[in-house]
Amino acid sequence: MGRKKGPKYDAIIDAAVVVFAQNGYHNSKVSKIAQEAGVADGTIYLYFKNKEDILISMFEEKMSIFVDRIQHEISHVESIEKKLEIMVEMHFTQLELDPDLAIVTQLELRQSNTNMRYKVNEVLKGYLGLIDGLLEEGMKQGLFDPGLNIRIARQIIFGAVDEVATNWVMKERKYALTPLASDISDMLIKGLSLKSQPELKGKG
Amino acid sequence: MGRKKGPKYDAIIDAAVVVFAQNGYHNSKVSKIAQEAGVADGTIYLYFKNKEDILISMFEEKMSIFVDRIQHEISHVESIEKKLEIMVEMHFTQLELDPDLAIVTQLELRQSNTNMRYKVNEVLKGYLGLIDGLLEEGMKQGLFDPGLNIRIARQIIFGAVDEVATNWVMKERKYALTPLASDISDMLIKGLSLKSQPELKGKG
Amino acid sequence: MGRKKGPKYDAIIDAAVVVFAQNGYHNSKVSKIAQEAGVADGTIYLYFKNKEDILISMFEEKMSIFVDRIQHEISHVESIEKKLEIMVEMHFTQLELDPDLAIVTQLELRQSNTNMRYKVNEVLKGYLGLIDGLLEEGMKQGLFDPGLNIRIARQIIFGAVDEVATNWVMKERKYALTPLASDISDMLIKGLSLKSQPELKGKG
Amino acid sequence: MGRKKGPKYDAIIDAAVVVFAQNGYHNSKVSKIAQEAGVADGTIYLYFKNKEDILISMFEEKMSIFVDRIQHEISHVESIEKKLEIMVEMHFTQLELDPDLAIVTQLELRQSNTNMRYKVNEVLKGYLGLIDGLLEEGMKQGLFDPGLNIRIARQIIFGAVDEVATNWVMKERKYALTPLASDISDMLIKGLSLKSQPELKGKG
DNA sequence: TATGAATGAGGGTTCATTCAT
DNA sequence: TATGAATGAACCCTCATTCAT
Repeated sequence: MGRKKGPKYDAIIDAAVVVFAQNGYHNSKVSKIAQEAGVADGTIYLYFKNKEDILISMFEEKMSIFVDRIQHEISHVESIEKKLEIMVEMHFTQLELDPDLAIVTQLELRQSNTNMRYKVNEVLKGYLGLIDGLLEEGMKQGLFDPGLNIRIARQIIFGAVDEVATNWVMKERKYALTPLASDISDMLIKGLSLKSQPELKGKG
Repeated sequence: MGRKKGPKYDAIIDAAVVVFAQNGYHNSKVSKIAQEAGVADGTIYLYFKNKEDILISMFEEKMSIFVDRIQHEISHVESIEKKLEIMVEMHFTQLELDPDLAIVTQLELRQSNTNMRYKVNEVLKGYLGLIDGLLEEGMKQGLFDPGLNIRIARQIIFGAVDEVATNWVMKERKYALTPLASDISDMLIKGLSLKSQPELKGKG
Repeated sequence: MGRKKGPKYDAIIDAAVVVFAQNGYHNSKVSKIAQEAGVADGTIYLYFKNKEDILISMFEEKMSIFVDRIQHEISHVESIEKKLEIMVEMHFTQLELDPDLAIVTQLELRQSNTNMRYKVNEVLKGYLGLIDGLLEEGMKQGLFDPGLNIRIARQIIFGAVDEVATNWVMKERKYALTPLASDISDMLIKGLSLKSQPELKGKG
Repeated sequence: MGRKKGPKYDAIIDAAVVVFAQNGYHNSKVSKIAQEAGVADGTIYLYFKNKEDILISMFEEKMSIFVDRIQHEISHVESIEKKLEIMVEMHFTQLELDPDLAIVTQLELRQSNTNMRYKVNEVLKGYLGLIDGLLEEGMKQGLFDPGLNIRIARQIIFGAVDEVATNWVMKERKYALTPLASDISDMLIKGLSLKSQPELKGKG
């Protein structure tokens, strides 16, 4: 972490996660983030262009770790099915381990203006690339339908996983999220597959 | 439409769709909506509690039509697979027919504060109820996996469809959305199904 | 009452007393007065020029009764001392009998703009004329200091009585006001009197 | 002055006196005060909670000086009569020396809402305490009636002086105010005194 | 780098008043 | 007279950002 420099950069990012999660993006004052980070208001602007940039940067920082971890975990795995399952599992686990980040990612991040949505997508590319890799490999292996529209399939996978995560946050994380992963990846695999796979079940 | 009263209510709603789509929720001034609707600023507040209420009400108005239309269309259809396909198709078609509404629904609506997200979900219940109905019927008919977690399945369906729609809006509607419906519903059906369905493919 | 016309005029005046007393002048909406009076908002403007005019008219209406009653009571009395005592007593009694009017008179009336203060003084002239009459008569009778500056003396009397009344209202009318009248009028009479003051320096 | 901090605090207070005097409280825009003080609008809110707080703070600042000066002057004086005379004189002189403050004190301050009236009274306590001190001392010395109700007597004194001052402001300060002080204090002393009043019928 | 006092643009909302009916 | 829906001017305050130190 800390692509740019100094411990203050990280402190501000971490403070922003907490403050955004607590108050939402629009209700979070920059001065509150500064306070939480233990720096002066003006210092924020030595590290970030503006308030939006804090959100973007935070997302970039956290997302790159997020993606790196997933990539690392699935790199050891052979089967496509298992790779997808672990991907979803890791996605959920990481959200469960950082509730503040989960709130920001699933809810607050979408409160920024439309223009920012595009930047968020930019950041998401690393993650979406992972999915694309899975799909291509699956098609090559003859596991998935050769006629698969990768872009659409990727959107379906991401949309499904993201929606489940969002609902979990909106239900105030009252239930465990990670255990849902295998069911979801099973359904997705089935949906993408060429034919019948009798017994996909189980996180086994 | 016009649950409340008068042509001005509708005029304001319609103006809001246009203005929100153009500028985003946070950048839309109430006075601009008034201007677009051809009423005085103060008139807005005879029909709506505040700016947020315009957004919510707009969503309620439009969403109830949206759901009613889908419900009407699928009521004539027997097969579950076809029902889902038509649901997705209608979902997409309606967004394509009202690009401003599509922008607001897929992007701007999510910019409101967290608290509003909950209200949006309230409004979505009608739509989600349709999905649940489909799922229950499908399970009863032995088409879907009897172990299906309906809540999760519903989230996957909605998440997938919603994400595809959002991507289409963010790509500035450069391609046709409706034709994607059958592929998507096919995948979803396959994912939800109990076992092998040799030839699920499409309207083709 | 009802110098102008119709029962609605009176209804509006009476409603205004209640509403102004409850919320203060600036926090009282014209529509609330209309509601309380059982008329439409627009009807108010058939009887009153504007919101301020309601306050002024109310004060005129009520004040003329106020002054008439005092005048009537003191007309039967011979002694100047007694006249002043009864004047103060009546002043207090009438406020005690109409707590809403007391609040409006002592507090809310002063919340209007400066320009209105002048109009209020116009209305007060009837009352101040009574005081002047007392003073002139007292001087003629040799009771009061012949060097008395009537204007100042009148201000002292009115100021004293008014301040006691205002304090009583601000103390939320927790004590009886009328019993204070005789002490006050005694002091005032003493202060105005010719009699011995061993060594009153000053302009002598 | 400047209980809080910086020259801007004082500048804003002084600007407020001028602006409130010119336009009245309700017609004074905060931005006008900022302009007059030579600061940005937002700066006001670094020093004051809101518009009302400016008025209150202004009154507190000015009133404490006001009271301190009177206290200082009368501390050198022996006789009660003289003390009261000087108190009234100082009261008037200070108003004459700061006409803008006089307008605000006598007229605009009373335009605020009822709730604020209570705060104003809080601020006035210093001044009223001076009067109480005088009264107690006068009673101890046997100069004033031992049966004096101090609270009422204080209200009479303050009410009389205040009313004379208010009239002077409303008459646009066309005449000299200070010269009236000795007559007024004479009357008040006489009114409060023990001495003979042949036949003052009490409430008894 | 770091500070934090100062800036000033920006807009949702109220409500007295009007006027077509 | 009476209505009450419609008007639209008016303004306090917030807070992201700057900049002198």
